[in-house]
Amino acid sequence: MKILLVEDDRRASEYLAKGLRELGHVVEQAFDGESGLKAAETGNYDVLVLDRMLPKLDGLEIVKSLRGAGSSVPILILSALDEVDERIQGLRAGGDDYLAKPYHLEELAARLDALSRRQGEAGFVGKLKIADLELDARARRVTRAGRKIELTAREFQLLEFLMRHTGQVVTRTMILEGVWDYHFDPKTNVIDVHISRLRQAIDKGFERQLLHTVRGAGYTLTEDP
Amino acid sequence: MKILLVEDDRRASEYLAKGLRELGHVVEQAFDGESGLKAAETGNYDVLVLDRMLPKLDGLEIVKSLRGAGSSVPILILSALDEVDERIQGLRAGGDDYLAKPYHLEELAARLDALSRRQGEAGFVGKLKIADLELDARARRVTRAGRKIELTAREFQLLEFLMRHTGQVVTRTMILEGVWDYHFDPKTNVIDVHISRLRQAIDKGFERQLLHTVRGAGYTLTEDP
DNA sequence: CGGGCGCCTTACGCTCGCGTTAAGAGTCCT
DNA sequence: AGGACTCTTAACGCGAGCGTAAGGCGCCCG
Repeated sequence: MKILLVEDDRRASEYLAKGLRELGHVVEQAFDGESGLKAAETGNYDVLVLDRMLPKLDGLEIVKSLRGAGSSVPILILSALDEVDERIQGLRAGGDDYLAKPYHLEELAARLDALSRRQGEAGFVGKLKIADLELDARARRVTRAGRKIELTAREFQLLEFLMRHTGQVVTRTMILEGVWDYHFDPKTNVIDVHISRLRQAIDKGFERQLLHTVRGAGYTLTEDP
Repeated sequence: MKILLVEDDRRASEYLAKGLRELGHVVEQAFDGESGLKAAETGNYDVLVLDRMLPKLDGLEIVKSLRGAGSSVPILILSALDEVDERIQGLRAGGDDYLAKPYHLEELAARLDALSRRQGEAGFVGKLKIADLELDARARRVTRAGRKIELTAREFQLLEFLMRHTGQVVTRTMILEGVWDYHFDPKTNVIDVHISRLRQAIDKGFERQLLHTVRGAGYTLTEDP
């Protein structure tokens, strides 16, 4: 899941970002309201996490601005206060959920999952399946035809990304952004290499190949030949 | 965790109750507002789940009545509507959280855990088991294959935390929060050291290893190799 | 039919994450 | 107050895994 985190407290931000990355998410950070809003408008995130109090532009202002512009991206607001009025303000402004500090990362993660799911189709699903290939995000477990497959962290991220786009063609640029969080061309063949490794892991020795190359475009995960 | 579920739709109630029981909770049911309020006043529940619209006595009325009487039991309100105003009314009345139908059982359970955790110690299961490793939280006792294992306080906490997340991958950040109650990165390898010691204690000398490292992510306790 | 471009694979070096050991700091018990 | 036990920090070594590069194959187009 691609998350934008807007939090001015550097330490808190780093800590959260690290925790969310450990859980397999791609996290981008902004440290004040202005750049946060800008990022939210341009990058396409699955969910936003906003601190309530921010320099330059308050968290609630960001929400209002985005909602005013017609964005429906799920937003979770963080705050030091757990007052009912605070929560109400957050909701009124257009936030989808509200979490008071101090909270546990586990709870934050659960709420983010829930929020993205609520949006409908593109939401977070813990278990993914295509043909006889299954992936369990929480357990970080992949099996094919019931047999366990060992994957490295990158391979896992890559496969998860592909599975979340089953049937579509996924371009290299999409992969770079969604898996590596690169916003430039690395001018190397990183992706090819990892795709190759992933193929060895999930398709080798099976009749039906799932990971296909779309020449000139990218890759796709599908059961049709 | 002992839960009171007040929901007039019989089918929905049974479904929820079953789901929550499968998750190890004790669930009692009421099917209208009056009996719900009565039950809430007398039985001592860890958390209440109230439907918004109820015959005889509305969900919000129950909340107000309980809060008026000084009760601080966590309350989650269910509703068919996801309007901001609805949520706000729920919060104003004294509800702690609000969930719109349709929701996933997973999300409901997560919120209940979060609510009860906020209150303090609850949702407590005393005995945990994985393969031939057993832990009794109350007795602070751990055995493997029937033989007693001596653990220090930290080691015990750590193991308990891992066992409460059996099958999932537990990240370092989660461990720091759940075991050390640190909400920052200590920049040392405390966790590694304690994991190492815990391994010596529970896995050394056994064929089947239970505590596994998930590189780049964290650790997991599982019986599969 | 030949050349070029795009993709696949293999190989290799380097980084950094992890495990272990050991020593110092802190705490509790007697 | 002293000693034993536990927790934490630090140092070090190993190896997995990541990314770069390079060679080869095949597809597409001229």
